[in-house]
Amino acid sequence: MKIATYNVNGIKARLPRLLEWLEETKPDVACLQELKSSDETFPEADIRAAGYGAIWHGQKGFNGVAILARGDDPIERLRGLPDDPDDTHSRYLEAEVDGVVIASIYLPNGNPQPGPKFDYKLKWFDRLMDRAALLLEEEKPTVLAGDYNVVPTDDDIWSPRGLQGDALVQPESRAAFRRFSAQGWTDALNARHPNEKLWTFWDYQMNAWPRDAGFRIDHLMLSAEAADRLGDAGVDRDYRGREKASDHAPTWITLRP
DNA sequence: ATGGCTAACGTTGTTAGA
Repeated sequence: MKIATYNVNGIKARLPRLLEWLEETKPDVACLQELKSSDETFPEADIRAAGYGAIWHGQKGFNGVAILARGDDPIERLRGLPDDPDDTHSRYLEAEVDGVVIASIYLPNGNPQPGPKFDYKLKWFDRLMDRAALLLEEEKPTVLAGDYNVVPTDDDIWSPRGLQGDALVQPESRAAFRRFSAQGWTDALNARHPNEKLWTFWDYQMNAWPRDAGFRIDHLMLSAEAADRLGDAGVDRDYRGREKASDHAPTWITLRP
């Protein structure tokens, strides 16, 4: 079972690239982020024509997450994180596909920091951990996949100083990510490629892609039951270099039966 | 000290991303 996460940066602008990627790499499950689409304008027909069932949690203009399943319909479990009725952002969607619990996550960016956006990021991470703790109690194979907007360590970026002052590398952001990992979540890319420089994002600016000035912020976090089944893991870098590319590359794992 | 892209919204600029 191949499970991927892809921050598409606008599903309408990215539709040709998304459909091409689905056709060429055939993930069984695809978690998408940054749809930048309302529920009504989600391109359901195109995705269904490509052979995927889908659920989505859209929002006009920005945010938005979806879960696609090849030849299957994801069974929705939860839409949005609990415990903050004032949170209007569409950043969390949870489903079950073929016995695996899967969430598509778009953690807040948090810039500029310090400030209210950074506070929101850290609070959102706390709420994610509350939900994640409940999921661990279920003892099912579970994959929390998405754009965490955290560069976990200095080994996960082309230059440790490359994002100095940015919310993605702040000690508080990294501490939250470590606490989350310590809850019992395995960072699949790091587990499979512990000594490799793997990036999932390259800025549109500053000639970042040609310079390979990227970093790793898209993560697939596995419960013990999923980690026991982890096969391969990788990044579909090639798609970052194509026409009209997202600034993120698709990132994936395989789970053994 | 920053944002030179990109996308969306909506109208010739603003917000947001990371």
